[in-house]
Formats: sequence, structure tokens, C-alpha cells
Amino acid sequence: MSAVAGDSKVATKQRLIEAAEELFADEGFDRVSVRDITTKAGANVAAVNYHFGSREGLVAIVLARYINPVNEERLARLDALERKIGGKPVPVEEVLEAFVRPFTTQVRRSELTEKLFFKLMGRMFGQEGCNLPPVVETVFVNMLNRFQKAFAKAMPGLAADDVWWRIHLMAGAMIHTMAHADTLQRFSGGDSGSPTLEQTLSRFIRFTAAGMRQGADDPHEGEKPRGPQVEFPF
Amino acid sequence: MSAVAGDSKVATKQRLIEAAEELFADEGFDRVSVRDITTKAGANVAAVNYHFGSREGLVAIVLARYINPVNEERLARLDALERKIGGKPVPVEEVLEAFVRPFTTQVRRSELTEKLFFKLMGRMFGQEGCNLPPVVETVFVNMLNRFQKAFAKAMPGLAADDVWWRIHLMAGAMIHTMAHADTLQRFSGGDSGSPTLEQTLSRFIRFTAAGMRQGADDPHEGEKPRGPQVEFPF
DNA sequence: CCAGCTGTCAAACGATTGATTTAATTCTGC
DNA sequence: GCAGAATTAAATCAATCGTTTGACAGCTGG
Repeated sequence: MSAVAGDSKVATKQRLIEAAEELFADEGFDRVSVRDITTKAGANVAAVNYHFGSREGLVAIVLARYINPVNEERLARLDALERKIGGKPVPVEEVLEAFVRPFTTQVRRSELTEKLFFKLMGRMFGQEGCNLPPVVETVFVNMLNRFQKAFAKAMPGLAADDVWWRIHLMAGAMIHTMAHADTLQRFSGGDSGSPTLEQTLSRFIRFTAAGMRQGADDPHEGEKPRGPQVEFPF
Repeated sequence: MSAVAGDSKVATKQRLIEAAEELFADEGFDRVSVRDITTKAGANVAAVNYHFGSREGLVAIVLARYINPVNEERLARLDALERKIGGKPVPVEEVLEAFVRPFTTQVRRSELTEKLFFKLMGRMFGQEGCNLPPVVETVFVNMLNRFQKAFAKAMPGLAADDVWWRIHLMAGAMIHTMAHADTLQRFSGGDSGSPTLEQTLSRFIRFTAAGMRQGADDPHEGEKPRGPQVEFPF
């Protein structure tokens, strides 16, 4: 029945993790019960509590399994870029590349489909992004601060809060694109095509790079707030 | 205890809806039980089933209550813009304004805080964005197709799939920003400031406008895929 | 005045949840 | 081949879930 169950050679613990990842990916963390997981893994109901102490323990492991490597690879890539370029600012596109490329690295470490992996990542950073285990959160915050500095350096003259907000918008585009790629296909009636992973990455980097450094070469553009251009009868 | 419970003059049905909205907003649709809602509304457990037939019925009503007005106001605003400008393409910024401005209109129709309202909207379009009631989905798809055409007209020469993907990235930035504004505050250590709603809207429009029309004034920029600039030891 | 409807109530329903235990079994490493 | 770890089926636990029931109060229209 399941793609995971039946591989009795693989250790139960591993099968449980993989089954949980798949279920979490396409149903969300909340809608999946311990019994769903153990059934899909072809294991006993007690297995989750035996191996992970509790359902929460399994969730924590699934969360940490990829988020930490992704964040650490992000930092390593940013380090490499800065080391390579010396003291000069790293171009926005390359910082963005360091930010998203780790996903394509880590998807190969997993047993999941590309599609499912990105869905899982999207759910993690989106939905469950608030209840991260402390170890994961520490690395996460460090990573964010390092990238904030890198972006600020790449866009001199931009206020710190502006940089943070652009990072937030950028991250939102990334998370939503990862988690709901299929939604686009459904809503566009197939007109969104079937791009490769690399094409999608390219689209993301170009879109967000333009957004990040917007106004940089147009210094007269200040915080001019935009009112509604068309008055509306409400 | 609750801001909603106790207003015994307000009809129970209304109190249930408002309590549900608040709870759904800051806990998500899945984590809220019928008893949570009725308790907060100061009503009996059976009230939800009496007034809405089921929990699902209440969810559907909450979903339709704002999504439909928002989408219809979007369409009306886009209509107004196109009528005003004649046959010429509407500038990207103004299309974007028509896309997000309705939220600021509808937030005043609700009993919710700005913060809670946007959180609820974010959750709707994000998490629950797949199981929309059919009536809501119809309007939604119509709206999306109209905006796709408007964006395509504003950015001539851009392929249809590119337009769809940029809309997807733009919508992601919007949804994530709405749903997780507090997350930014926490992760930035307060360095993201306390912008007004109008400032945030301005930031969003400028960010996504740059992303949407990126490459438009730079015609030599094609689909050149970006490989990793720095080889990495994984 | 009372029949009829609506809203509300406490109480209980059956189902499912995560967790735990027991005891028997299988696997694995030394 | 033995010891210990891993895994199993089965049963149980308290808690919570969405839903249902039947009774009761308040009101309205005739």
C-alpha cells in the first residue's frame, strides 16, 4: 500500500521518519496521527513512542533533520562567497543563491521526491516556523542575522528595518512557492508550464533580486507612501 | 476572559463567528476545537452544530466571509483602473495596489484587530487555500485570470508562464507577510521597526513591482539559468 | 390560552487521539 | 548459542474530538 512500508530491511526507526516526512509533507503536521505514521511505515503503534519517546519527539527530529543542514550550508556558502570576494559586498544575486541553493543540495540527501521535499520545507518554515526546537532556532537566528548583514552590505544606504522587511518578503515568496507549487498549476489551468527546478530557482532569484535592490539605483525614491490611486465606493 | 463572550445582546451565531475568526487567526484552522470556539463565545457546545450544521459549516462561512468580498473588490478596482486609463496597459504598481488594497478596506468591516485580520487572511490563502468552497473558488479563479491578463498587458513580451510564476512569487510574499508579521519582529530582534499599515503596503508594492517587471527594460536578459557560483563540498 | 417554533442548555454518545503496558517473539552481535 | 536489543500484537488508559439527544425556557401568532 505504501511506498515505504514493506522495506523490512530498513530499520523501523528510519522507516518511521520517512513515513512521517511524507505524511507531514502533504497533509500538514497537525492532520497526521501516530497511527497514520506507523501504519504507513508498516510498524507497530508503539514504535513511535519506543523510538522517539513521543509524537512530539518524532516531529522534532523531522524538523531538525533538514532545517539545520540547510541553514548551516547557507552560512557556509555565504562564508565562501565573502572569503572569495574579499572585503567587497557580495552581489545580491549571489547572496540569494546562497540562501536557496542548499535546498537543492539537501533534497538529494532525502528519500523524498523533489515535490514532496519542497512541500515539507515550505510547511516547516511556514506553518510550524514558530515552534522550532531551541537548537534549530539558534542556528536559524544566527543565519538570518548573517544574511541581513550581507544584504545590508550589498545595498548600502538602505536602513536596517528596510533590509529586514525585504528579507521577509523574499522569504515569503520562497516559502509559498515551495509549499504550494501545485496550487499554481491548478489555478493557472496549466498555463504556468512545467519548469525544471533550475528554472524555478532562476525565476525566484531574479524576481527577489529586483525586489531586494529596488530603489538602490534610484536614490531619490524615499519612503513616499502610496495612497489609493482610485477612490473606491466603500 | 474573552473579548467576545459575555456580549449577550449580540446574537449567538454572530459571537460564534467572531470567536472562531479570532481563534483560527492565531492558532490555525486545525488546532481549534468546537469547544474552544463555543467556550470563547460563551455559548453551548451544541451551538455550532445548531447554527452551522457542523464544524465544517462554520469554517466555510468564515472562509467565505472575507475572501469573496476581497476578491470582488479586487476585480472592481481593476475594472475601475482599466476603465479610467482606456485601452492602455495599467502600470504594474496600480495593478498591485488593486490586488492588496481591498484588505485594508475589508479589515474595517470586521470586528478583528488589524493584526488578527491579516493573520487570518494569511492562513486562509496559505494553509487552507486548497479546500475552498466551490463558490469562493470560482470567484478566486476568475479574479486570478483577470489579474494575469492585466499583468501580462503591463509587461508586454513576457511569456504567460513567466507572468503566472511572478504572480505566484508576489502572492507568496503577500501571504507570508500577512500571516507571519510577528515572526519577523521576533527573528529580527525588534530591528524591523513598527511600520504603519500604509508603510508595509508601500514596501510590499515597491518590492513586488520591481520583481514583476524585472528584465522588462533589459531585453537581453533571457531564461539564462544560474548555476552555483561557488562549488560546494557536498 | 396554548400550540408551535426558535434558541439554548446539560448530558451523553461513539469515535479517535497519544500514550503506556504486558508478554511473546524475532533479530543481532559477540 | 546466548544475551540483549528490537519488534510485535493486543489491551488499556484518560483525554479529547465532533455530534446528537431530549428537555426546557422564551417568545409569537392565532
